Amino acid sequence: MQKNKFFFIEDFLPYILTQAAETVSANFQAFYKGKYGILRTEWRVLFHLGNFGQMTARDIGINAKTHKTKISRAVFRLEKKKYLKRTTSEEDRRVEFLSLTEKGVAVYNDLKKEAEGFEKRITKNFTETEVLVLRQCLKKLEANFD
Amino acid sequence: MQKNKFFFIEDFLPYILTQAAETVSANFQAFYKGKYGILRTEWRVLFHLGNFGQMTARDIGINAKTHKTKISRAVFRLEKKKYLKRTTSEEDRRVEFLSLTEKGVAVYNDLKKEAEGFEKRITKNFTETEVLVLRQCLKKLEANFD
DNA sequence: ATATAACAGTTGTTTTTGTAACTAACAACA
DNA sequence: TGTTGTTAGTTACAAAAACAACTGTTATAT
Repeated sequence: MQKNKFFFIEDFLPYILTQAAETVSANFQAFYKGKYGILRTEWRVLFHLGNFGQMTARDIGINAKTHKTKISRAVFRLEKKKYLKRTTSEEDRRVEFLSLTEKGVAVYNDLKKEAEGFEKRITKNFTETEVLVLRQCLKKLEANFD
Repeated sequence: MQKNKFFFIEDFLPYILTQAAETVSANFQAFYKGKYGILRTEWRVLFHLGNFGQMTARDIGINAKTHKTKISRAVFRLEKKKYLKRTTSEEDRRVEFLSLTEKGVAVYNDLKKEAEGFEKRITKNFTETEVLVLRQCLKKLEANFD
């Protein structure tokens, strides 16, 4: 393999960003998928409800920048597993409030603990500054598209 | 939405990493998908061949950490679009060398130019140090899984 | 030699996504 | 009222991904 001086795919930021994200999230996913049969969008919904408490599908979608179709299906699957329950709003009968069941909270707490450990493990060889700058940069990248 | 002090999803590195990567790559993808009907894995194959010249599917898969099934199908689609051609190896008839056609090179050159512009745009408000540290951290994260 | 394992790449099947069209409920305004 | 537009969430269908099983070829070992 010969390297092109003027453009090298492995120096292209969107590429290394995507590669890193895929590697990290594949490894993290393997864990929660294996243990609870939870998929990526389900994880997001679960963690939003665990973090923020009761929320609507719409608000999870906005906050997680995830299309409503995906949220809808993730909610359906989480409900089937009895991790989540719905309550129809009194004021607006289109709206459903979502919240975790006791079982869901237990799963959330377990996954939360794992998440903390996972994060520590993958940044083991990072300086504090590096972690800080990395976070800032990622949020800035994201914000550049708002 | 009330914030949990002890674990906040938006401070969880794998989450913000994945979010940033999805946002960035969705925007970049929209561009090459719209213009050439190319998907993510096809883009990777195209850029590997454009960068490194002739390669086998196997080596692209290893370098891009992408499963051989995905590579195989991406190669098929790129071939159908006449962006890529195959040559069976003389020494080992299982092996196929892949390379871009003239048409493929033209597409690659166009997308390469766009990629450079895209990278500049998304890091417009970054200091040089930030870009450097970001790159280093992403590569380090990735390397932590080797 | 020949049986067995390993490998490059493809194909089939199920699951998940992307996109758009849909239902039901509300809002606004003539 | 009633017509039109908007919104929350679901469903349908085509495209793509995940995963395992497959074909054909080469390497290894007895």
